[in-house]
Amino acid sequence: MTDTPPLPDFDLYGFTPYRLAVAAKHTSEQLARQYRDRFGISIPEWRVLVHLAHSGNTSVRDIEARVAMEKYEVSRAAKRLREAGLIERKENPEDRRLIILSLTVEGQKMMAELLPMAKAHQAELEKRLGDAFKQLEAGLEALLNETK
Amino acid sequence: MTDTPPLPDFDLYGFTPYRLAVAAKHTSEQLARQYRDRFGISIPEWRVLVHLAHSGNTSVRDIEARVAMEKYEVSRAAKRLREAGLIERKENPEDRRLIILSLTVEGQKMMAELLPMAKAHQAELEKRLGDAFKQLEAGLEALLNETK
DNA sequence: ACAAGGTCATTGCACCTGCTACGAAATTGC
DNA sequence: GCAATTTCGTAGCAGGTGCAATGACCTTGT
Repeated sequence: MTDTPPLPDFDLYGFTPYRLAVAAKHTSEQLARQYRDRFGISIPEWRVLVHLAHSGNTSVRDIEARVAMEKYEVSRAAKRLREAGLIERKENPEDRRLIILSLTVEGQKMMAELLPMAKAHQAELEKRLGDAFKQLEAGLEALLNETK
Repeated sequence: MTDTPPLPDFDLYGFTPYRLAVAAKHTSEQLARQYRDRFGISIPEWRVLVHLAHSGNTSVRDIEARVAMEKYEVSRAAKRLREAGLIERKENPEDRRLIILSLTVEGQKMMAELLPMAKAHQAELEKRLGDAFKQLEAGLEALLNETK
């Protein structure tokens, strides 16, 4: 004899934040494992590297603002990457609070291998999803532009 | 005189796994903070609770299979929830490897408050995004059904 | 009936994260 | 010119996470 107060009916599978989290995990998992096994790189580190490959020298603050990471995440990812010899830092002489991060030659070599993997992954995703990909992107576009 | 080997051009903002991760974080952040501040509940814990509210008594294994969590995540979330008095466990007499998790009365009360918050959040998201929401969901549907 | 193998849940370990506080440097306001 | 405030990056701490190993239990095959 259990008295069950009537709970609202709520299905996790229909909850958009949950669906997005699963989709994010699902799409990044396979590739993330590749960089991890092959290069020993985590996702935060990868984001920093991609930003540096794309935008050249930048500060922690700059990356933070443009790569959806917190300041301390960038700082720690950068530390690990420095220890691995993939990036280097110098002081900015115009504002000595800022640091300038950039890829080392070794980092550039690694990115030359890594970026094509990411491009291939993206291309495969687009191909597999077909029209649904366009819809997904339209939806994401609206969502990402929204509260910003 | 810097010699820069030509790296492939790759923009993180156009990378679907990244976009999904940002979107997931963005849509869950506000609500997650609410449960955290108000009830002291993390996202893994919330998922377990929602599953129990929806599906009644279940085992760790069952949750694992249906809620996109690893077994150890469920186990640890359940441990914390038990310590907080929100769920309880008994042995399954038919198979003593399995445990049966269920909400306590206190857990049910909390969910009676928490679930409407989630429903409201979902409704607001749908409203804010309008047509883009439908597109997003169509895309997610294809993606989530895909490799499964 | 019992050994071999499989399933279920938990835990130890090392690492990662989130938060907050901090020191150094620049900017603002008087 | 100099205190008060703000900005930038880092680090301590507590707690969370991922992985592999473990122990308890069930199932299968002989």
